[in-house]
Amino acid sequence: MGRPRGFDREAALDAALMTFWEHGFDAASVARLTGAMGITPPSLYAAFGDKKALFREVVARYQATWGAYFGDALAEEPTASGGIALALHRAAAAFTDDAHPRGCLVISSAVHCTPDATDVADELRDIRNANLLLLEERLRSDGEPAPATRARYAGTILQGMSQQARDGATRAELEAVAALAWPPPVAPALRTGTASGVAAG
Amino acid sequence: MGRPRGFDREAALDAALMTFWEHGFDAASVARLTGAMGITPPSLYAAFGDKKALFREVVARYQATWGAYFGDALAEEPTASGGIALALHRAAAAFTDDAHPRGCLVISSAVHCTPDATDVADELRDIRNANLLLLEERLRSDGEPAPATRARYAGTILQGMSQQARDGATRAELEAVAALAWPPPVAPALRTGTASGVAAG
DNA sequence: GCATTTCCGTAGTGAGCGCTATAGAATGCG
DNA sequence: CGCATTCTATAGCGCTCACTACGGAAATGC
Repeated sequence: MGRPRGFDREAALDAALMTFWEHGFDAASVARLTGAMGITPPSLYAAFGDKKALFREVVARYQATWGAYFGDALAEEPTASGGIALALHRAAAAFTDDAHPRGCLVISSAVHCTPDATDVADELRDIRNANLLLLEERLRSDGEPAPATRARYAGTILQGMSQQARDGATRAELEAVAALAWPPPVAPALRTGTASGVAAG
Repeated sequence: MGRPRGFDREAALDAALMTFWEHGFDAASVARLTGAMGITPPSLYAAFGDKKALFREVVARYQATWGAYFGDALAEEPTASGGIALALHRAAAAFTDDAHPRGCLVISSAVHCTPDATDVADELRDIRNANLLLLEERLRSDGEPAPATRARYAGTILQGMSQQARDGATRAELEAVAALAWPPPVAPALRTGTASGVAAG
């Protein structure tokens, strides 16, 4: 009942996702967001609540779509170590995909923020640390040695690769880094979605 | 001639350094800076120019002081590989030192910024990429294989460790990551400033 | 047609941003 | 001393921030 919404909510959410991904939480002003979403501020606030709520919805959508490659890779491979190798390899491709901004939204979009937005930065940090714990448990259940250290090592690589991508590293360069950081136990040619002929050095 | 300055310029610069280090360029407002520096805005602008000029001076001071450990380690060790191992080990300690904010200022203080401050973010990225090139040349001159990939790999580790430190990782955890990432060719006990008994896992 | 409900564009809220005009205070020089 | 010079503090500049009051437009239910 009443006048229906005049824009596609999911499309607007995706536009907001790209804006937050590229500029981060603080630098993505409401004016920038509404410009990218093709709506006006009142429509944004009616549909999503406020800027923080929109960001939280964006993060959830990111985790369910663009950011799902890591968990998928872990689930596909029989061993945790192999899953991490595959995940880092896919991260190299994902972080440099021209279809969206570079790097990882969860890693880079809120490293610093203004005093009244510290909670969103804390939430992203909690997500990262929770993922670290999940990774550690997966390694431990596989009987791997030093699961906590190896989980944190994988997280370190991933976060470093994200910033490297933002600094201009190419997909091939990141794939070489991933291969050096976590050598795969199986032949790379057997992987899915692999770019052949990784240049090293 | 004239009234002398009523505050210590270097002390104020150090206070600004800590503020930028902790909050990043954007979130470190002039009000926050002047509060930490113990001066008023006109004094800041008379002594340092504007916010960007102050930040550039802070970055230079950081590189000459807190951020000098990496180049120092490279210069101390006879081989590039050994120097990187030592540098990463020292980074683990530096990034978690309670005497200052966590992580690396050059890495974390300007990953995102508002539209009229993109130049300072670009400058920091240029510094990072220049350091990467220096590292690559050092590896190449030492006859190491795949110097570009190994240099980028070291940079990836360093950037990842910086964010890990900001996410709450302890010094021991980061040292374990560093040891896993770049195993030292010499016994760790021979190093300087090393914490004994690194816990792995 | 009509009343009702919801959405949308204009315009503007108070607050904080980087930055500065202005006036007073503190020094060195004669 | 008076004077010139430089620093400091108050106060406020124009601007953008996240956010919203308001009136008109567009849809539904009767």
